[in-house]
Parts: sequence; C-alpha cells; structure tokens
Amino acid sequence: MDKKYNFMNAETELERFWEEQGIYRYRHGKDRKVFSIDTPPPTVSGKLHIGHVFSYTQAEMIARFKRMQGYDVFYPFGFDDNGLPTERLVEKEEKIYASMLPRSEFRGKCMCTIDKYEGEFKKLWKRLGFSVDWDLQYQTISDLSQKISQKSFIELAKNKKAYMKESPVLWCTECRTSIAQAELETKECETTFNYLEFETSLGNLLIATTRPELLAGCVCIFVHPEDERFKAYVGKTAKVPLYEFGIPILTDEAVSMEKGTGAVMCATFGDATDVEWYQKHKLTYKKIILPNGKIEDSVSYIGGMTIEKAREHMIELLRESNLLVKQETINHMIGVHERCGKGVEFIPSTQWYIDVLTEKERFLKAADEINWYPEHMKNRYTLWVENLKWDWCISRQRYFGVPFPVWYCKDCKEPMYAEEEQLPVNPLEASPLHACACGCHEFLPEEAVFDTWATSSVTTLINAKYGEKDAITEEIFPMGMRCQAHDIIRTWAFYSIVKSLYHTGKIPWKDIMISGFVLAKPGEKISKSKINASDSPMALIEYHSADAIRYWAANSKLGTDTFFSEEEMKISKRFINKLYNAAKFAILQLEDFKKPEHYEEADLLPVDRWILQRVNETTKRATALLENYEIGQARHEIDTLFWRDFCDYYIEIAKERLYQPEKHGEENRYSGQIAVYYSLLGILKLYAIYTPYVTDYIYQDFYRKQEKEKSLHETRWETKKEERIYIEFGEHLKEIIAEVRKNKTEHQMSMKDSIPELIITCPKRFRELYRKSEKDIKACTGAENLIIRT
RNA sequence: GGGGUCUUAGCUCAGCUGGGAGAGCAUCUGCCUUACAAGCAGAGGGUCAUAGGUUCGAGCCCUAUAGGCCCCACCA
Repeated sequence: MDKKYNFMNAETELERFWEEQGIYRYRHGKDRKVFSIDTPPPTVSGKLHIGHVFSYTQAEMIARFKRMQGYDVFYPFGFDDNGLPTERLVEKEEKIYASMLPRSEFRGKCMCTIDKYEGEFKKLWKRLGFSVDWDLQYQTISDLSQKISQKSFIELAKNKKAYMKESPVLWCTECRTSIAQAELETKECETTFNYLEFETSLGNLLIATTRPELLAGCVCIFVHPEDERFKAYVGKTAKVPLYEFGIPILTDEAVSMEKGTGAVMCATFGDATDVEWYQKHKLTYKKIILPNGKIEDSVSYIGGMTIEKAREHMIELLRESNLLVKQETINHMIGVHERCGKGVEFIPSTQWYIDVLTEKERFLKAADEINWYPEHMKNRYTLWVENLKWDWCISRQRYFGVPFPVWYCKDCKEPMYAEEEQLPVNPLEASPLHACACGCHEFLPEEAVFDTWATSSVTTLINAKYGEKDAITEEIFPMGMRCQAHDIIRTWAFYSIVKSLYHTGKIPWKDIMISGFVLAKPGEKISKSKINASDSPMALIEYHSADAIRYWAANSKLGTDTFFSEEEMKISKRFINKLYNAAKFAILQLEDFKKPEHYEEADLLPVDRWILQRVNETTKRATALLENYEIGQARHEIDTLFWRDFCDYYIEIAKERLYQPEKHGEENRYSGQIAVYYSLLGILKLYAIYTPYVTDYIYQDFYRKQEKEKSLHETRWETKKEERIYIEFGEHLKEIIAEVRKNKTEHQMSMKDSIPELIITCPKRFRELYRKSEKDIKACTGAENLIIRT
C-alpha cells in the first residue's frame, strides 16, 4: 500500500469499477429477499446543496446496510422535473415568462434545462458513492411517468375521487396558477390597519381593514350575533366609503369581538374567512382581483392597477376624502405561495380536485400502520391531516407538466377521458377516440397540467411500472422504506399515502425514515441563492473526499437538524487517515498469511478471541441500531470498536507477537494474523456503508486476493455465537493496561519503557486467560515480571 | 392559540428499556513507540435549563415554568 491514501484517485477509480461490475444492480429478487426504497426524486429547481447531500446520504447508508444484510436492494433514483418549480427555474435562468412563448417553445427550453441539471445531479450522486441501480432511473416528465400519472387521474375520476368544480381557489398571482393548501407558507409581514367609516341610518360604523383596495368588492358587513354594541345595526344597510353602494349588515359567530372594531367587512375575496362566508351565506361575487394580480378594469379609481399599487392609491384617496379615521401599523402572518413568496388570493375558477376531506380517518389509520422513524414525525402528518380544510386542488394553469387526459364536449360540457391506449396523451395535440355520449363530436381540450405532487405522489407506482406489461408491483410493493426530509411530510408523504390507498388499498411503504435539515444558522435555511462555488457539494468532495462528507452526514441523530462547518471535515479526514494506516499495518503483517479452513475452530490466544468477539458484538449492536435507522448511533459503536479497541489496545498488544515470532512463537503469530485478518475485515464491512471508497480500496488492495467477492460491497455482515467471557476478559485487560499507561505518563516515561513488575489481580474465571496472555501483556506493558493473582 | 422538539464540559453534540455522566474539538502535561505526530498516553473542566413530584434510586418517567427551534392555526 502507498504511504498516503490518495482519495481522489481511489474514489474515481472505484466509482468506475462498481459501475462496470454492476455491484449495485437489482436482481428482481432472484435469490434473495427484496428490500425496496422509495427515494425522493429531487425537484429540478436549482442547484443541490449540502442539505440534500446530508439527507440523501443517510438513506443511502441504509441501502448499503440492507444489501449487506443479504437483501436484494431495489434502490432507484428519479428526478422530479416537471411542474412549477422547474418552470420557475427556467423562467429565472432565461429571464422570460412562460406565458410570453408558445407552449412548445417553452417546453423545449424546459427540457434543455432539466437535461443540464439532471446530468449534474447524477454526477454528484455517483461521486458520493450512491449504490443506486441507475438502470432504474426515472423522470416524472418521462412518457411512462406521464402515462401512470394520467392513468391514476382517470382511475380516480371514474371512482369519483377526482372531481371538477367551480369555486374560489387559492391563487398565486405571481405564478398565475391555482395552488393547493400544502403549498402555502406563512410569512410575517407589516401592514397597516385602516379604520374607515361606513355610513348607516344609525350613524357611522367604524371598520378596520388591511385591504382597502377591496372596498369595491364588499358584499356585506359582519358582526357577532351577541355583540351588544352592534345589535341595533343588524339588518340595516351600510354605505361603502367612496363607492357609495349599500351592503347589508349581517351576523356570524366567526366574528371576533376583540379584533379590529368588532365589525368586519366581507369582500370577495380578501381571505379564507371571506370565502367561508361567501359559501355559507350565499353571498354574491364581485370580481375585483384578476388572475394576473391586477384590479379589474371596470373598478372605479383603481382599475388596471396591481394589488399593491391599488392599496396605496386607495389609502391616498380615502385620506384625501377624509374617510380615513386612523391608521395602525400591525404585524400579521399572511399566507404566501411557497415557490415565490407572494401573498395568495382567492379567485373563483373551475379546477380539478382530489377528495381528501371525506377520508381523513383512513389516512390517519394508514399512518398508524407505517413505522415512522423518528416516531414523533408522525405527529406532523396527523396534525396536517386533521386540519385539512380544502380538497387537494391538482390543476395548475401552467405549461411544463403532465397534461390532464381530458376533453370537454362542446355541447353538453361533460368531460371525456382519454382511453388507456392513448396514454400518455396531450389533449391539445390529440382528440378523443369516441364521440360524446350526447352524440357530439366536437371537444375542447383541458389546458391545465397536473400539480407536480400529483405525479411525484405515485413514485411507488412509477417504480413498479404499475399497470404495464413488465410491472414489478409484486416484487417491490408495498415498498420497504421511504426516505425524505421533514419539510415534505404534508406534501410528498401525505399525497403518496392518499394515492396508494386509493389505487391499491394498501400503504405505500412499511417504514418511513425522516431526516433533518442542514441549517446555515439556527433557524436559517440554506438559501439556494447564497450558495457559491466553494460551498457546492462537488467542490467539497473534490477538496475533502466523498467519504469525508459521508462520514460527517452519519454523525447526527435521525430527524434532527444540524449545521455544516468545514471544520467538521477534519474529524472525517482524521478517521479516514486512521483507518488507512491501521489497514496498512495489518496488511504488512499479513503478507505471508494463509487463510485457515475454519478460523472459528482455530486455537487462538485470548486477546485474539477478544477482538474477534468485539467485532462480532459490535456487528450485532450496529445491526439492531440500523434496523431502527439509527445511523449515527451505529457509527459511534463502530468508532469505539475500531479506534479504542482495535487500534489503541488490540494492535498495541499484538504488535510484538506479529513482529517477533522468534520470541512469541510462529503459532502465536499465526493466531494474531487470523485475528487481524478477520477483525479488520469485519471492521471494513461495518464501515463500508459509511465510507464505501476507502474501505473497498483497502479490500481491493489486499482481501480481494483471498476472498471470493470482487468488492467489499458484495460481502455480507456476519455474526457468530457470542462468547461473553472473552469480552469481559478484554474489558478487564484494558483496565490493567490503562493503569500501566497512566502510571507511565505520570512518571513522564515513554510507553516502551520497561517496568520491573506488574501485579494483576483478577477474578478466578480470567486466571487461565491471563496466564495464556502473559507474553502479550509483558510486550505491551514492558513488564519484566508478571504476577497474576486472584 | 394548538402540537412537537430541544436545553448535558468553553464549543458541537451522544447518552438505548430508570442504577457508573460521556465523545470529538479546544485547553494543559507528557511521549519521536518500526501503521498513523493528521499520532499516542494522561489531566483539568458539568447543580445534566429551573422548580416540584413518582421511585430504594432520575440526565432519562410525570407536572409546571423559562428560553431556543420546528410544524400548524391566526390575514377582518
């Protein structure tokens, strides 16, 4: 072995080697049980950052762990490359608006962009040593994904789980599309509370509003039915300031008597409460805000202005007309679109929905059937499901997405769904295969596309090639594990469960593993726009190695947010260096080593038995931890074994025996060789899931000649019968040695200095073991005389 | 306002089903020991947020309080 480990050469070579050899290929469960993983297809919406690396790496380690437990691991990778996030990326990069171009031209630009990004993504994942079977790669924009997604929609529509209705919908005026409740974020924002007087026959009624631009859209005023201050007003008419038209004064329990003045104006639509009132009280709709975020032209004073402009202008007008009684600055939380941060509006329109409200109980029950890691993450799901207010709106007035496979009859307006053999279909470019039931032959295509999540929520079905001739549903479904970060529980996890239940009646996966986030500072997410070249994951890999980043990613508790600092790479590098050096030592001692037929039966010295038993014990413990997805804890167990027991104690004890057979005897040297060979191999296997490169590099350099597997990553974790006596003996022996070392340090002696006499007092059961280890102990402590007492 | 989670050494954090308070970094001291000075051997350093409770025994379980963070609700 080289004196120093050159990670760059090793990592690039091994990456190629694994691919050539098809080490990670899925074998359709031919001779092993399948463990299938539902990996998040990253949204193609910008560059990947260390947070992605952190989360994906944790799941990758589980894939490796399961493989080394003997599973045939189905570990695919996908790209979520359709929909609004991608469109926004393209709009930003190309400095255009999708609406400025013909649909096909915009789609073309999108395809180019996703090619570029996906190439980079894939390069990064490969370089990180992801044990993905790239033959299983999928894209949510691919024909197969579109087909399955469209089929999903048609199935749901036919089962009345997907439906169309006209209703006020959450609308983003920036992205110019409807959105779903799950895409809302709250943002604190400063605004002014404007107190206006509405004229009534009983005198003026003071009303506070943050949205004076909606005065023209006022349809009524609400007061609380039990509010004594306003009882006399109920049923009267109030005159809207400036606009001078009359609106009724009504009562509703939802009015808070404390907020504002206790009387509230209801406009179509200022907020969710207005929508509820509109529906409950059958109010009329007055069109003020248009889908593009401007005020309807016919509205006096502010027609044609943007919402913000209109608000300012309105306040100005009210002030000039002396209608503005007072203003207060307040901070309040508003609902914004998560993709662009713009405040959402409610705009009546016809959209497609998936029914989620009527089956809440079922979704909650499904969550109980899934194992959540960490368990408390289930709360987020439960809370979300319990508080859902709206059905899932799945139609988006956008371009680069999966089209709705539906047309509408020109005569009777009934939807006509595409036939299965037509899928995937773009209704803008194709026609229905049959006439409408009403006899009409003319149709209008649906122009909307699906919400991205409508497609990514069926990744399990896409992976299984659901409904295709070569479907592998039986093999992989329900999947063994879903991994994702906690920010998309309410979207990806929830929608996936919904769709899985609707289509298969089953939960989509048995386990869900939820990773934390990498934060820039406490409470501050890493901003994609702030990433510079030296922070990019690829730059970090090139500087510190993929193994170093992986080792770091395995350091935290599952589900817990963490921070990244390059300082932490030092710890990783220290480890890699140590492992390499330990292996270098071991291999040097094993040059003439011949594997025994059955080392378990070999007559080994107690110390050798001890280290082998420690490897065995650690393998068992790490297995138990990893079965609960406790990657960090498992790593700490392994670290203790390797660094403390193997390096600091075992090697130090066995060193002389390996160096000097003339003193210790060839047989005893062989005993040590056996222990070194198998304990290091065991340790390499344990670390293989964390740092696949350096471990396989060592394996290739030495073990490959002796073992049948061509890569460490084809080997399995093995455990054998535990013999506690050796572990207990080892612990005792360590204490003895520590005592000697401490003594030497206190006397400022070198570790190799000899001491005249060492007296060991031990329980009777260790006596024989100590006696057999006399030479080892003398060698390691420098004791000239050894007395063993019980 | 509802829910969750965290608070442990100077820093970053680990502590499994309740029984010895730990790691790495930092600090200090010693050791060139034929794998590794990017190392080794040691030392110092903690009222385990606070206050109660359960228990023979609490960092861990229960209750309350304070602070941090997250999710949800709150847009008049």
